[in-house]
Amino acid sequence: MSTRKPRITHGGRVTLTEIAQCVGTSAITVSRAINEPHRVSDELRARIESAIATLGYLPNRAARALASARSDSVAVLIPSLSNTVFTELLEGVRDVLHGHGYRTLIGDTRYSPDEEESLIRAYLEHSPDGVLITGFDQTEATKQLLSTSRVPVVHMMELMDSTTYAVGLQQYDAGLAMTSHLLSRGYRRIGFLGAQLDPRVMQRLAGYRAALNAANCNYPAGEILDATPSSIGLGVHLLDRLLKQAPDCDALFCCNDDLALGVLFECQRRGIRVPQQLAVAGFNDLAASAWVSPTLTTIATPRYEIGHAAAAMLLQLMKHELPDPTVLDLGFAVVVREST
Amino acid sequence: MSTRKPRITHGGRVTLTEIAQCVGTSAITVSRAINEPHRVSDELRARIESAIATLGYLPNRAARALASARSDSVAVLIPSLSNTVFTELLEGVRDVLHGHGYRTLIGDTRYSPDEEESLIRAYLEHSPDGVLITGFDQTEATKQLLSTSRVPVVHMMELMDSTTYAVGLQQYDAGLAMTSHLLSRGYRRIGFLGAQLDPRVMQRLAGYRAALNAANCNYPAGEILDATPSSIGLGVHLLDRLLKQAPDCDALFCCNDDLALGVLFECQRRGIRVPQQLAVAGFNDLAASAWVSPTLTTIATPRYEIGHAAAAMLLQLMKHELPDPTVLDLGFAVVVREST
DNA sequence: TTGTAGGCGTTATCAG
DNA sequence: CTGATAACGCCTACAA
Repeated sequence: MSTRKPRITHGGRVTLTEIAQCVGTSAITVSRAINEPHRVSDELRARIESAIATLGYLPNRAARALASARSDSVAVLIPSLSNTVFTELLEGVRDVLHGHGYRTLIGDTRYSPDEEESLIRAYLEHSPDGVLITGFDQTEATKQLLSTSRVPVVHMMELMDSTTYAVGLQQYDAGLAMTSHLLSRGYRRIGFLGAQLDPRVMQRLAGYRAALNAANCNYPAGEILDATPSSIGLGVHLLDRLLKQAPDCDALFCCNDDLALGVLFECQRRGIRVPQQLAVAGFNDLAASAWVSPTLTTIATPRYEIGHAAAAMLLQLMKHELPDPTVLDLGFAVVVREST
Repeated sequence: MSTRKPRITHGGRVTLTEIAQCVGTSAITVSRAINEPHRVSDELRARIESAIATLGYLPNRAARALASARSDSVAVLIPSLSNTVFTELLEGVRDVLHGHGYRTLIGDTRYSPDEEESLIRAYLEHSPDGVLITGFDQTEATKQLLSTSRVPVVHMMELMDSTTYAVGLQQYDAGLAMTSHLLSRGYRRIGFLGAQLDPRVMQRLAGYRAALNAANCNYPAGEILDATPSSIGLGVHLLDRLLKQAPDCDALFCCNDDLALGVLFECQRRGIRVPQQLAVAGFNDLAASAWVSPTLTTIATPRYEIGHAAAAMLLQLMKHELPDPTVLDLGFAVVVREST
């Protein structure tokens, strides 16, 4: 005969069964009162709810996930937490998903596909109902993991062919548009400052090159590329490199506003007049860009909206509906200000 | 007799039992090979690991959490994701906890104790092994939830008496120190710009008032308080209000660098010379502050280190060790630059 | 070093 | 509308 004492592992937490005993009903009925209130009589439901409140019952998500094979959670992977571009993305995601009862498992990859793979592996153990991921530069193993798990996945920020779900903008087009703007202003020796060198930066660079090429204004000396993470301080440093390498440069397209702000601050320090001596353009339209002196010409990107729409698309996929369109281009805007 | 067909809910995922069958051993041995490799013979472990790799097994966290009553996850609550002060905190937390096998459940409260309560409730359902939370302005219900659940909790950013665990700095002292710096520079009509008005801002304000009072320099006309979330644009706006309300103000202590940057930009636009006509000081030492012209005098706060140390303290508590000290003051530094 | 038995808290299934 | 039963995948306890 068994003399084992039952394990008590739930840390003293009240369980469904205890609520049931307290009310004089069964666990499954309490479960229904919580998840499908309309299927339980008003009288019983009222007593259950009061017991839940007085006993301080909290559902156990692990048990629920195990029994139902749904976790009500979505994994969201972004390259960096310390870049407001991506935290705004997260806010759009959160505003949609929280309203539908999902939790977000946030992971930042530090711009590393290997780190991303490790995070995906870790988060798949939680059986997320969906995955939101930034860009398309996943490792083969990551792609394999995602497809094997059959989790619906929506990519953010960039766009690809219609074999994947994505919400974003054409980074290449945006790079091209900004360069065209500078050309239309009459600048001809247009440099490019690139940091981090993630895929989106490289696409902007390609757009920049294409625009210059089409205008017969190739200017290779004006390209400064540095894989270091972007920052204002790096912008200061790269401007120094540029001025040595291409002193006749008359306009500078920075791959993002952080670099551009650093450039503006350093120009001010060195007494370089912007835009008269050097025009400066950025990318992303961060909060500071509209207020700095001179105000910064940049590309406005709809980060919040991208997160919002990507979450909405994922919501459809999780309901086994087919989103239409499957690839959503939310565009960008060239915001012309004083610096060009 | 029962003719029920077994449920297949795991989404086709390989299970521990299937690995065991494949290798010709039992599930528990496979479990050991994963969690306590040294307790399984080399030969068997090798075969198990190879089976895991070829079958692409991923542990089911829900099942593990349910059976072991540990979730290997820590809930981390911050007021805002779009404020780099808190994302740097998160990076410190992450660097410690990930190395110890914990996942972080990140939640942003939007500076609302009610939202915080709702997040705590939601995250407690996941049975986190620990909680990191910002500040001490929790609702009574939040405190109740946390104490009932017996989860170890470490507070970040602020300090309190030794009845709670905390890592942070004395916000009051920092506000006082900056104001003393301005007084020592000879400024006598020192204003204060406050936004958001969260507890930390109010503590800085109290320090500011105490310093002025001690120097017989009370200057109520110079206080502008606005509960709107902080931003550069708000700094621009509040400077306008200040100049109307207290035109003789000679120095301005902004509750954070965002406001201060807005003030600097607007001063530049209006041709107000800083610091000759108006000295400007901020708080937090954000990335831009060292590069803007003039460079910004501010209080440097060790966010990353706070996150790091708070996570380390929580780690101890989760191991049922008593941290020493239980309240860790990581201090601050007055960073004097050109703007004062 | 390996295995057996049973339970963790919840929900799906089927029955009343 | 309510309930009995089993199952989800894994781990603790105990045994061999």
